[in-house]
Amino acid sequence: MRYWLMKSEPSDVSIDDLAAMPNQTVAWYGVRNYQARNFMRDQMTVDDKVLFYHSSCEEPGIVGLAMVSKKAYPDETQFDSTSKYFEPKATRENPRWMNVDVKLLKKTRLVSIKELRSHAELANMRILQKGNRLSITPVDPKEYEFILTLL
DNA sequence: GCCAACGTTGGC
DNA sequence: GCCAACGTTGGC
Repeated sequence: MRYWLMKSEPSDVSIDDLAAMPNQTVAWYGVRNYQARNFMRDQMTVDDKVLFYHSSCEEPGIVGLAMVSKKAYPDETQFDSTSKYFEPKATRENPRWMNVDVKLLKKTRLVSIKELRSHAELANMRILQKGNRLSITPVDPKEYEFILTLL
């Protein structure tokens, strides 16, 4: 089992939006970065644990625990010409973008990026490194366990 | 709104 | 295949 941090802009899908979804599950659509796609396609398996992170907002940080509930399959938005995620080069036979399904396990208190930075145990987290922009990053099991103790 | 960092695009 | 230009991300 692996551990991940997945960023979502709360103006798009917030932790409360996720909590309100049927089965508290969302398709992680809209990833248009190859590295992040490859993590989903090649490495994520059902039951992987996910730190749900709010980005590009007033209080960025971890706001919940979730899990991968369905392995990667073609991202439907790439076929939708009215979507901002439309990908003209993608076909049903040869899809370019994939997504997994993510299911909420537990809404948590906000553990802000500032708080994350304050812990030496988390100093190597990808999310805290300068210039990090990847929306999906692997999390070390030890880091994940440590974060659980903060909640 | 700024801007550093980084990914993508496309001409050559 | 190089690399300059451009676009995006995301914390501040």
